[in-house]
Amino acid sequence: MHPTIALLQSRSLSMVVQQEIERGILSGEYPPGSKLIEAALAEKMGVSRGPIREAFRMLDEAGLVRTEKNRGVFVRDIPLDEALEIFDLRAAMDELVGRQLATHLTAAQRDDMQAMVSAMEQAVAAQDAQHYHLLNLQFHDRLVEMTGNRKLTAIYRKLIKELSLFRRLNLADGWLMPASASEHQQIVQAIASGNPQLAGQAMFDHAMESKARTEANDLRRHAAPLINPGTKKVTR
Amino acid sequence: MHPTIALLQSRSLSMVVQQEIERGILSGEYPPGSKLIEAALAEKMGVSRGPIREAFRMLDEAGLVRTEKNRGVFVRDIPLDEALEIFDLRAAMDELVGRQLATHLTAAQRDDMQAMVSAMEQAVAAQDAQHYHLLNLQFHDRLVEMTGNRKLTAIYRKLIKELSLFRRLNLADGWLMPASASEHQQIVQAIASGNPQLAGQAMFDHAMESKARTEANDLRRHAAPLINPGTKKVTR
DNA sequence: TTTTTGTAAATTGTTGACAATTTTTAGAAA
DNA sequence: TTTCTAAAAATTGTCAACAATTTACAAAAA
Repeated sequence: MHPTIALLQSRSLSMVVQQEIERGILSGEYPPGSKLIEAALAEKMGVSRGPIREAFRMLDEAGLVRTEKNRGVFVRDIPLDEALEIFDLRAAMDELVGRQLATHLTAAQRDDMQAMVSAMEQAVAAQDAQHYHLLNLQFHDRLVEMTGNRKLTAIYRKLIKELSLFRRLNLADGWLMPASASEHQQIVQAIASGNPQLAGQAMFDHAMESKARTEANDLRRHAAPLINPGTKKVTR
Repeated sequence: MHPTIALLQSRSLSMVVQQEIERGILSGEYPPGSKLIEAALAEKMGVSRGPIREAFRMLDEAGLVRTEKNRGVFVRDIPLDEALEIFDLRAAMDELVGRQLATHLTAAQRDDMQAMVSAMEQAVAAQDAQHYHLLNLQFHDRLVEMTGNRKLTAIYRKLIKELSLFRRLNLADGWLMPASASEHQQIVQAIASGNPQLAGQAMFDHAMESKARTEANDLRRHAAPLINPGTKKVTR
């Protein structure tokens, strides 16, 4: 069957719209806090408001937007404390990933992991922070996927999406790329060793390091404007 | 302000409808696999199909129903392997709960926990399996809530709802109630001891025991019909 | 009998219109 | 000027109608 036909048969308008709005949110086209107007999106995508509203309900349930009755739908902006909560949860999930992979890893999977780590090391050597960031996301996503636990994978991806809503703010100013590079090699070795406790610990520690880096980065970002004590804070 | 008025001001029709359908699903009124018909629900609830469809999108994203284009919306039925996956994930989350409570527990929280365990022991003594089941759910829900991690709490509750879609099948035939009773006292002691590693382990083990019980129960349930080898399996 | 085909009914997908609410704008009053 | 007020505009909430698709059913063909 032709792929386009299959697509139109399986995806309804609201699902296509949902994906498109989600893409816009994650790409930064609709930044956190901004309002999403039904009529404008409907016209832009060439559909009526019904599918747009259905897509809104999906995005709300996924945590990417928040809905205020009679006032509209806004791209969520994740406060620091919630981001830190998500990091704690992600660390626990990553620990589970490490344990499970340590007990069930195939040779092909180990080679996959090693190849991704090598690619990241090359990105570090090339000073390509953008590419490194992409490879890093891919590395952790693949590890979760390798466990074969679909629910774990689905929720993990949701958390990453929500975190990206927070991280966007942090990404602009200079990024400390190679800090986590060596940890990845350590993770692969711990998993390959077949020791669940060790592998889980390595994954957990790595996630918590990421949390600490994010928090430090955020505090630094908020402290900077105070150099000029006369500025007033904008509340949205 | 009258509570009903406040409710109508904050919740739109689609949210009320979503809650009502969810209640029907979790109560077993709409059993797993059954079809939810837009027009029927719309008439029953006295609204048009729009809000019903929006509610469907929320329930789909929450994992309580599945949508097939042009064919309708069905109450999800969770297969055993997915339920087991959820148990693994829940165990990791419970371990996190145990660790965090062990390091941050207040005296009031400890008393709360102890009171709930006592209530469960009374239910066991009274042979009230129904009540015990309720208290057990409440106990674990409260523990997660006590961590103060909102994202963890939200996802935990989603998983419990999905699991109840599976457990419903298991609930009918006789239930081994007091099996997990003594473990709860152990959990409270481990948390109160202030040792994160110990508390996490206790929570993790308890969750995995629950997984094992569920799996054994399910295998038993499926093995039973084979006493009569002539019967044909019904595929929905 | 079993399978196939065609038609009617039921159901979902989508749209446009109207009602209710909020936001904006312009003018009056302080 | 600033603040309050009221009309206008913009936006969301809800509904009913229509189109597209699937399902149910009965008759015809194998």
